[in-house]
Amino acid sequence: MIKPIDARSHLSPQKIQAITCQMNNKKEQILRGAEKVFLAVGYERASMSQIAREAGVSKGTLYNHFDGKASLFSAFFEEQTTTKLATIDALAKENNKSIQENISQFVAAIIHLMISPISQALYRILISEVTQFPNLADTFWRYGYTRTLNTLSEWLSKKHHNGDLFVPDPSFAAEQLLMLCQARIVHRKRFMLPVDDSQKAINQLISLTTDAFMKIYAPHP
Amino acid sequence: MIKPIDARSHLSPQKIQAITCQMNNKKEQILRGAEKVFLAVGYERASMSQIAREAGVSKGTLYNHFDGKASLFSAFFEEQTTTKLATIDALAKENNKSIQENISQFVAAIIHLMISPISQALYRILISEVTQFPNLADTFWRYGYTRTLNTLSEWLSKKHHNGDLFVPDPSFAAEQLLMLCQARIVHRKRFMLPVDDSQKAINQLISLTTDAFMKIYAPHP
Amino acid sequence: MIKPIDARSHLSPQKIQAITCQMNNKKEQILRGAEKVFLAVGYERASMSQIAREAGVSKGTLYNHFDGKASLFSAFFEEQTTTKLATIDALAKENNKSIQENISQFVAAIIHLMISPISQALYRILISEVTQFPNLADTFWRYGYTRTLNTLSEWLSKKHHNGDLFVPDPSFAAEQLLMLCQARIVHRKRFMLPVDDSQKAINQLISLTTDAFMKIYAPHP
Amino acid sequence: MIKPIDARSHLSPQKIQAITCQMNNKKEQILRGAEKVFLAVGYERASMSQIAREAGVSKGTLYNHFDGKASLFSAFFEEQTTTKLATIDALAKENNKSIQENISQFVAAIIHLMISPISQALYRILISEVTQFPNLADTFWRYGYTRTLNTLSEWLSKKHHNGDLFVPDPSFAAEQLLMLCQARIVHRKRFMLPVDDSQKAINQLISLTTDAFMKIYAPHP
DNA sequence: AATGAATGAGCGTTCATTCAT
DNA sequence: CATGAATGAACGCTCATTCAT
Repeated sequence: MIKPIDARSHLSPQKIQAITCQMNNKKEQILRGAEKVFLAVGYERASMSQIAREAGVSKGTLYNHFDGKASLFSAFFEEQTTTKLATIDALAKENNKSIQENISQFVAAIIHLMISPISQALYRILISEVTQFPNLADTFWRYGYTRTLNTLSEWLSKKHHNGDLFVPDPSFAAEQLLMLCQARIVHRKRFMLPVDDSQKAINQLISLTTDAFMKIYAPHP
Repeated sequence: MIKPIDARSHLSPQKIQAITCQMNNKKEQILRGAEKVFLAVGYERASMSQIAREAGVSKGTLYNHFDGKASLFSAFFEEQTTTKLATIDALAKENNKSIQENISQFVAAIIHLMISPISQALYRILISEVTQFPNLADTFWRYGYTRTLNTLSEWLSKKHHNGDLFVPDPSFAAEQLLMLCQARIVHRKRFMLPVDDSQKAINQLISLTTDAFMKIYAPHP
Repeated sequence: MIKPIDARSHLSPQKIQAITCQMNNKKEQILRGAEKVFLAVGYERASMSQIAREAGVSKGTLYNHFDGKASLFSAFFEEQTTTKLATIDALAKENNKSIQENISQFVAAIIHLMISPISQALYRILISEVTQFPNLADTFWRYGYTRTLNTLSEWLSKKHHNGDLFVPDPSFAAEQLLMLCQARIVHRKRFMLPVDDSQKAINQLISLTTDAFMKIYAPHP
Repeated sequence: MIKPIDARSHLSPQKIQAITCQMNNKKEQILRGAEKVFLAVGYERASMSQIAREAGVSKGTLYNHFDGKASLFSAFFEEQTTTKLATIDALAKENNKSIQENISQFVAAIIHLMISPISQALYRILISEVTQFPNLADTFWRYGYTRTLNTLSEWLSKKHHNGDLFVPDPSFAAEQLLMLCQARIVHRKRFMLPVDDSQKAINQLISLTTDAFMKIYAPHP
């Protein structure tokens, strides 16, 4: 909702801009700095000075907008998780592809998401800090996994009910598929082990993973 | 050469213990302190003072035995990885159980290992620090995964060749099974999410996981 | 622009002082602390804590203003060298004194400078640390020696050209005079040996040194 | 003088060896380590561990032979000063060279001594530490300067009395000559400034210095 | 006498946080 | 609200010295 113009008459130009931009400008700047630094070195190794520097604001300003390092970190993590972990919509729209093709597409999307630097970095940060910031996991799970799992499990449920697949526990099946997608490449990348992530290798993995899943949940003959 | 027992009569208890333990006592003490602290708070949050305190030695002593924090950490991690990550030998000895039963036992062992606090802590530490200590991954992979994967993939290979299973790529299949084992419980525990880890829930998971794997690799009818 | 006096009425004393002193107040404070400590105990024995204490600031503040101990030391040394090693201007202005009297005045000035506690301390620090801070020597030489040597060697050159003295190599002659000035008193003071530095003893030394120099560079008869 | 053999009868074998070797062997070893380290980095930067390592003995042994770091340093400095600062004997033996030639030889010897690394290092150490170890100066002065100055001033005295030179204050004259020798090369080397120390440059310096001294103390015509 | 592990005070430095302006 | 200087606790680490063996 837009306030009537005269109501703003006492606002400074900055304020007006902030309202216009749908977000406090300085806060935005700070989050950009936090992003650069936290993603690069994690929570503990990040320093508020460095974040301030990267954000182009003073250190004091950080504390005007956030309660402290922990608070800024939480805000950063929530923002990243909600905006960078794209929902997989490969199954979203009705299409006339085969079951196999749909799953293959979904698997491809998951693998590509999970080997993306941003996903890897967020996973790493989450695992590192979840003992100190238990709420991170909720955020990540809610935005990172649940949305994808829900989409998938609803789709599986539908296929179960119309007999294309036999999936008595669609939400567990969805989770299994997510796990299968991490074999070989995603898993090794998390450990920073050298791994062949050429498109060819990925395609083969997609195929093997899809086949495996199909074998588990193919309808009874 | 072993000295006759009476020849030791003049030795202090420490000396005797040292001989008995076959390991430098203080080093051992330090590693116990490091264990307590690193497992609890990870590398960055651990302080050498705290480790010294927990170990019951002075700070200086830490540096007499290790080159520095990084070095102590590496030693700690290697020790933990090699001694705490038990190899799964559920398949090791020939037995007259069915394929299904063997896999089920293996899955049970894997799940129990992976939800153990020590495995969880080591996984967390590894993921946190692998960017700073790339060699951790090698250690962890070599002692944590490869041994188990090898055991499993050799067993699968054998079953493939005698026709009990159809596993054209046993080492990938092994990895898939490990991934499947992490669905539901292991995965959620890593995120410190509340999860039903009752024996009943675990048993159900074991069963579902074994079934899924069997479906993938059952021999062609 | 100078603000009218009443416009400052709201300024804190510090601000006023800062404006008055034309120099960053805390930096100045720190340098005063560094001065006290470095001059007293040299570089290695000085501790940043002690300097902070003497300066009346916190240890952290030291690092806001200087990059570290070495950096603070360099700043201290440069400041001391440039401000405390007075140029000798005994020969600067044309006067109607005799050659002998001019040299005598110069010798007196040099000796007094070189036995001053500050010169002695800076010399000591320089000799101690020149292996670790090679640039100190440049600073000291440029501000401590070259200016004086140049003044003197130009004056000698002039006297050579108008026949009052015979000084074929004025800059070497200047250096010789500086060396001669260090006999007996300066030299012994550097070694902290007891030495008669009464005005009478100094006057005698001045006279002997002047005579010696005159004998070397008196014009050919 | 050698003590009669029976006087030693109560001495331990080590003691006898010490007397025989003219010095306790371990003490000797330690002093060799101290020499390496102190000459290289001075007192403050030297560590007892490093000295022990260089000496090939344990750290504890250092404390069995010396009261502590300061004590070892004093012993080191005294040994160095007494054994490494060669007395200049260029004038020692009666010869049939001219006055000028004798002085020139002496000047050459002094310059070579003073630019030797060992002299430079000892001078540097002395100047650095004389405020903390006032007794160093005595040692250095007694062994480093006095012997040389005495030799020279006695020779000058003799030349004065037989009319070859006019040196009313031979010991001051001797000191002046030592000072003159430091112009240009020695002085700059102490400051670690780049300087031409080729034989040619040194020879020229010797000649200029000798000439200067001769002019000061040539007998009245 | 020789050892070397153990000590702990002290070092230089970093950094989250505060606060006067 | 923005600033950035100031703070001081805590860090990893060094080292002269001690002492049980």
